[in-house]
Amino acid sequence: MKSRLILVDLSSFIYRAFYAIRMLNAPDGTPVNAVHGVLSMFLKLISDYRPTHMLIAKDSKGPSKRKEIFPDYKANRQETPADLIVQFDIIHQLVDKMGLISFTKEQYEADDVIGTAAVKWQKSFDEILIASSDKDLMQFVGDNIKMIDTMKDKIYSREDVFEKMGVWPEQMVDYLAIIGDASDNIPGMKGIGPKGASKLLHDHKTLAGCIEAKDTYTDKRIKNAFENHLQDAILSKQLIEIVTDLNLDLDTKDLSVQFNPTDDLINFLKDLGFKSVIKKLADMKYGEYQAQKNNDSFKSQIIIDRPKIVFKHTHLNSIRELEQVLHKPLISMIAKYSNNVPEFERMEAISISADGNESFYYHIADLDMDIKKRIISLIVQNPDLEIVGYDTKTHMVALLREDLFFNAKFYDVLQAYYNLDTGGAKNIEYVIKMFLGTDIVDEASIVDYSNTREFEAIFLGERACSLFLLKNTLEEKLKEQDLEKINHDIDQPLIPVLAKMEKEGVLLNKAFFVKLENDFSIEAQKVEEDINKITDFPINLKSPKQVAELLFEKLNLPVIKKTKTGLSTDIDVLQELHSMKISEVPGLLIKYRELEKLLSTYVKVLPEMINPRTGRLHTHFYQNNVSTGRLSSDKPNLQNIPVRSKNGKLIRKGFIAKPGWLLLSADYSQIELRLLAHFSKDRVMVDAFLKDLDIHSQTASEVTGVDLDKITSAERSIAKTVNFGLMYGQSSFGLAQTLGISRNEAKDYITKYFEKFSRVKSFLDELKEIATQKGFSETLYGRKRFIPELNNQNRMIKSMGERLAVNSPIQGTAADIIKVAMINLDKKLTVQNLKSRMLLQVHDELIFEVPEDELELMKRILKEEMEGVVKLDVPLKVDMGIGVNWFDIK
DNA sequence: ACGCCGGCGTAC
DNA sequence: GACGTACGCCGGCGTA
Repeated sequence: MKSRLILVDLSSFIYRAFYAIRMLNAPDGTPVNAVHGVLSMFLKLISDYRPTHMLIAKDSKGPSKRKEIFPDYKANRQETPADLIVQFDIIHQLVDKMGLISFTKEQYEADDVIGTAAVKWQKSFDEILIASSDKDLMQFVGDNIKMIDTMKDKIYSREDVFEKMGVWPEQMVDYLAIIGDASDNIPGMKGIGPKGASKLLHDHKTLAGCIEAKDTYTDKRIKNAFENHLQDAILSKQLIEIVTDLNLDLDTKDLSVQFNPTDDLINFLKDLGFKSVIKKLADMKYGEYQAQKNNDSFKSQIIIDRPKIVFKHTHLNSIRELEQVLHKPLISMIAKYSNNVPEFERMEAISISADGNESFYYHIADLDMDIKKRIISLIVQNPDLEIVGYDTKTHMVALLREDLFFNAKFYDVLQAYYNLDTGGAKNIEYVIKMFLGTDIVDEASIVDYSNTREFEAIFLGERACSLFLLKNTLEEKLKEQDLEKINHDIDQPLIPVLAKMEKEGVLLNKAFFVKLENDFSIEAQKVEEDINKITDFPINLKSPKQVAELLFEKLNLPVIKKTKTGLSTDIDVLQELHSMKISEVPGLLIKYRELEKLLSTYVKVLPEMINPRTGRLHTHFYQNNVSTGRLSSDKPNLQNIPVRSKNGKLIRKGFIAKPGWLLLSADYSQIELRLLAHFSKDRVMVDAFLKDLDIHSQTASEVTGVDLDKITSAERSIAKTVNFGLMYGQSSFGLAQTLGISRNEAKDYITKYFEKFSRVKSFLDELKEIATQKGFSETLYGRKRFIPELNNQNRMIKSMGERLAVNSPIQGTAADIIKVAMINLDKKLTVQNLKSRMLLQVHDELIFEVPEDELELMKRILKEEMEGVVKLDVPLKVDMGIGVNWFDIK
């Protein structure tokens, strides 16, 4: 058994509890919300982190040493609320009655006690956890010392500290000395914030190093800070430094934890009115007892009574027991990861059901890695087994990262539910409630005090059982609505394809991003200075509010349009103001906005998101977020990497293929317009695509009556705007807006357009009509989107519904088509045992990483598979490009 | 200190 | 009011 000491900062617990929890009163009216909160946090600590030893550190009551050095120390603290003051003593009693050891040192604070204990006993324990919200204590984090945030259920290792704070634990004191601490009234260096401080410490390691380098600073604010506020930093550092050599007068033996609710404690809690906690404590005793009693008997069962369904929960304790459960052809499974981070190492427990009535809980957190792998492989690698799960893709990715392939058949309930209602809520509790009518224990209770293993077995077990039952229920509903094909043939099979793409990731050229950041920053700074020269007072150019003040109050430029809350400063406004040539500022702002956008959204952040383990950037693809059936991507979103502006497109140079490989991109040319042609069967449009003409030029020629070869690029551009606007249900007003023409001109154009493309008009009208009748729109493959807006009385909402009815089938069908292509391509790569990998999908484009010797083959396969997905009245056309990076793809 | 919302901007 | 589908950054503000 590993020894684990938890050091608790009691003041930190008390304040957090007081502010986090709504007011509660004991039967006699005494406020007890903080008492309840602190108790919950203790119980959670004990049950979740299983400490062998604990020490509760308290602040001393009298004035601290720090106050002697700096009279203003904590001077800005608001007076402690009276409702809290009365709880202090009760909490101290609670600590004693729980049998926990507390410690106070005259003139010192809890931090110092914790610091001393951590240093003194670092070698005496396998692990030390510091439970506090005080960032100062992060300085002690190291190999076997970690911080825990009980509210967020998060453990901070060295790396986590760096990730959160931007500095390493050993730099924490210097960091805080520079930025100060508003809550303790520690001044820090005026003019330097968290960003500046972490950069300085990154460059110069320590505060002393920063001071030594102070003559080299170019940034005005930093230079100024080091000239005028250096003393503040030195004073701050004195206040922040934690004393680590107090005489503790304690023996580690005294700190051992054997938490067992005594009658004395129970009575004490009764007086406070904590009925539910008492019940939980009793359960906790019962759970421990059951777990002990049934350690290897395979038959610990707690039956809990809930509406409609009675679930039974059984503990598994060996692989042999697991194997017995796996004899069935169909099971459901749910897994829990620590802190809900889906990484295999963090997989703590699983629960399985093979009949929807009984679940089998297996706690695997403490097992050796290879045993854990054996257990999971036994389940997910059995091709004869079908596993019903929720968010299967996430688990697949976690497993793939350990080279564990999910060879079992699967059925994802989340996906099935999404196909029933593409706009619906997505949490499992809701789905269960809606389709089974069952209330299950919710997430909130598990982060509460009752987090014992027994509780977890119930928590997961209910979900496992429900999932099992949901498969049938959802299948019935899907069948009723003719949705089983889209679910079964497209969306379910796409899940492992997306998992592989996520696992694969994409390679970035880090050095390129560093250079680009430098270039863009210098440029942005120049522009900012130019603006400052004109305005001669500094404003925050990133604040639309301040920009509006500058433009419309200080510079008195004309207001172009308004937003809900004020005056708009968006790109249209700036361009309009710029074209008036009254002031240089709007033009400069346009430049500044572009550069800042690129820096803050892409250039600065993408390299930071590279996974250190794989050296690549792994996005997440979602198949359940978009009501039309499209995919979405986040953390980072790789579906909106700039391509339109010159500067923006440069970012694509940073996305590269690994040495000896190439990026191969294949995109559907004009897929949505082709679908419009196919659906509407409009002769003119269909012919244009059959002849593979430039559709926008052709449109312009038809509408204006000018010969195709005489169409100017301006005319083509107008036609292009109209073509696109059409598919979004754009009105003449909107078209006028985007084209910057009068509403009548826009109206004229649309009228002529529909004269030429008459079937398009009747098709679009038909879409609205049918959707209004049915209440939903439908794609070529039968994917549905419910559009309740269509029957809304409000004219505005109704027309919104009509636009959705026009857009969803087109956008959705395009999404269906590329999904089918992805599934078929993935199959082909596997069957032909190719090394090429699918990396990204950007709605109408697929990007592969391809070794040179597979290039020609891959090009053939891509074209064939993508164009061959479906036979329409117009051909699907795929354009391809190759490059060593995403920019060069031509 | 943190979360939410509005404004803005990127993609298809 | 007026163009569909997303995600993400920043500032500002309210709440804790």
